[in-house]
Amino acid sequence: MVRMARVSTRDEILRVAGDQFARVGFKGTSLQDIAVEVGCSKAALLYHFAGKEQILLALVATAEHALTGLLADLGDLDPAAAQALAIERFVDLVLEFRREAALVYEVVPQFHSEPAFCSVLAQADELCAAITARSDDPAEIIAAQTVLHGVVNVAIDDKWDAAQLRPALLRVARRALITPHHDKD
Amino acid sequence: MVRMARVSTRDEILRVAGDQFARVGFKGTSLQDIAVEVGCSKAALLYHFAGKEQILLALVATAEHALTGLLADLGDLDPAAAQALAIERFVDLVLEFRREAALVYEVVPQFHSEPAFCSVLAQADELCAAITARSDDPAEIIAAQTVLHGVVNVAIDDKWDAAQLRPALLRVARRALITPHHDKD
DNA sequence: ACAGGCTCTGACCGATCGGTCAGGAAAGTG
DNA sequence: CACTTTCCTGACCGATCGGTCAGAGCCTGT
Repeated sequence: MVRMARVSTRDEILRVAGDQFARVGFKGTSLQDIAVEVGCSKAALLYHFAGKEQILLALVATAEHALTGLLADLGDLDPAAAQALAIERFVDLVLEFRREAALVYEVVPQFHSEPAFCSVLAQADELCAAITARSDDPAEIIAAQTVLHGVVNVAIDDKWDAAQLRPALLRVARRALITPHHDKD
Repeated sequence: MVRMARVSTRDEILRVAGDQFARVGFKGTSLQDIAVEVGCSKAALLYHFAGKEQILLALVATAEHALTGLLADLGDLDPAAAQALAIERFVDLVLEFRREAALVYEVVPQFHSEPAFCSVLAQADELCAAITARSDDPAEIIAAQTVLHGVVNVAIDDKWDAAQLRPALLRVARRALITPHHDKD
């Protein structure tokens, strides 16, 4: 197995494609667009990946792997503790994988129940359950979905850096989701 | 001036196109897709609208008109009162124009500073300023953007009806955005 | 009956889409 | 040196894209 000297073209393709997919969507991004920004030919893309969809698959797999780790760390904590940890870890995950996280919440759902994405969507549901502290109250679920979508959308654009985003997102998520000590209002 | 007996094809085109644009994006929706769901030919679409982009323009204009009315009603209220009213009116606006609102926040920004969309984007900024109670704290602005994006994204899918959504969205928005009486934590 | 304006269709256009293919430059291995 | 493998290119393909156009139904006013 040979070694590559410079940054591999493959990684560069993933970086550029992740950016474009998150900003203008999967169908809104052409292989030509990606190739131009990477600085290679369209055929080079299809040498490294079996197809446009495989590029998306690889990006989503990155997010899925991080998400799997997050859920594993929640372990068997009680719902309240798991909720608090899930919120913090989710914000950190989104800040580390801004584009990939956006893909999970904004473009993957457009592939209605494609088998390749069932796994990550199931884990996204599991995360939603964790940050609602296992509530089955529709209002809590709606609140959680609002925060999840809001956080990934805000993290897409580079207007703010992670240092500003982290405390702000943590505050808004906690205020929106963590119910004061009694469980009914 | 002739009268149409049935629901006009034009309105049906707007309904279907709004739904598709919000679900799979502008580029992700083809005129053929819209025509099939409307039940007419692709050429009929281009009889009623000068082009695909004009359909989007019409949908965005609906949202912009409602947004203009919202901002006008805030009038010269003091920031705190305007914030409270803006939150409630925004949620109602999104619930009335689910697709159109999603377009403003999810697809319009993809048309980077196209003149036709500058107006609605400026009003969206104005709304953001109102619901932060005119704060220039980045954390407040980030919180507001999170809620705005979250609310429109949750309202896109029809999993929940307006009766469930309204109280839940109002609660999450207020908890996330309205700061307790002292202005610093 | 006839003319004229709406509404809509099928056929068609150039451009661009995702993807294939034969082959060449470059680099390691014998 | 020759040989293989890796990485990449230009040319090309069929399908689909947004959009145009001539004309066909249909309704209304005269």
